[in-house]
Amino acid sequence: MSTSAPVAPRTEPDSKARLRLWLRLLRLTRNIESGLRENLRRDFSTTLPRFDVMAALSRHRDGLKMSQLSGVLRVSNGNVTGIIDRLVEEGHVERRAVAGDRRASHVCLTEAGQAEFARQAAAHESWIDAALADLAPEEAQEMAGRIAQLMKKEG
Amino acid sequence: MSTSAPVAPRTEPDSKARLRLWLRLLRLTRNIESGLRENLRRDFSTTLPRFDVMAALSRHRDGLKMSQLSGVLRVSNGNVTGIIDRLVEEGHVERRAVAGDRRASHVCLTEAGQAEFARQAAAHESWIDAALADLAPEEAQEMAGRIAQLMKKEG
DNA sequence: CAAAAATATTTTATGCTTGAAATAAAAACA
DNA sequence: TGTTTTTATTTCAAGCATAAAATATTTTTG
Repeated sequence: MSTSAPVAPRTEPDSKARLRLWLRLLRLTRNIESGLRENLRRDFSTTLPRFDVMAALSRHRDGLKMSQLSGVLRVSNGNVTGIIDRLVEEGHVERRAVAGDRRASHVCLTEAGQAEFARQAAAHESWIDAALADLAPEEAQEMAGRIAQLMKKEG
Repeated sequence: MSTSAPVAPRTEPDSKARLRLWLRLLRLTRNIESGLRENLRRDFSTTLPRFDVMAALSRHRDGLKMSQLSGVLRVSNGNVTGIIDRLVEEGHVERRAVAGDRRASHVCLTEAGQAEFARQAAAHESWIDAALADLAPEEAQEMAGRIAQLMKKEG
């Protein structure tokens, strides 16, 4: 049937531009992440997942339930269990019973954990600042806004 | 790096803007990645790391040495070994001897692997297109360009 | 040429991650 | 009330990821 000639020179589909952006986004975040892992290991003998958990807990001083924590971090339940186990061993985190619900527990930073995290967070912020130094603050703010807008639509 | 005199009294606000951008970037890519993982599993019984490896190999039809592959993907050597082992078991990839060097081998997609990857890549492109649908192609292109520029400076 | 250094890859130990199944406690309900 | 359903968490099996050590081969060098 329709073997008619292509009239206009083929333009690139929109999906290609989005795909290219995705690949760059992925590469950028992976590069930065691998730098962070290395720095965390070298300077604090810790890992990015443990740092992420402590960061979440530091924003919730009264503690979080395991399920809330995995929700905030967008990772699986079983995953958080293992990380918390190790943080408890290190003395950075403690599990507290929840009154009236023997299934759940609140997970909180200990005093030592808070102090340790404060040090880590300061270093982390400066590493990120260095990694994105070529971005003017206004530009960073603008991009952050655009991304937030994007994510609002999805979930 | 820059050991010149501290010009501004305080760069705190700048680092905060960059930090916020970083956190959003991380959240965006993790959200999209977790969608991709789910889709790859559901529709192709495969994983993101395996898809990434096949994508790299499809861009290098003559094959890559293991060390080149881990270099391209920015992951450790040992990591790639395991993923290639599984892809070989599945019949999607084969190892070929390198003439004149018995240490190395070239890793290539098989015929079956090429065909399978073509299907996966088409689906992948449409998933990304959907995930970033709110971004106009021009905007996507602009962001991609900005990110490429950023990464050029670092490495 | 033989010893030493460099290169390519695999193995090992440990930890992160997932989805699914298991356990246990609380809430709903018949 | 006793039974079902839902909720909170852990356990499990498999795969992914790293750094470091091991193995094997090639290249350099004395």
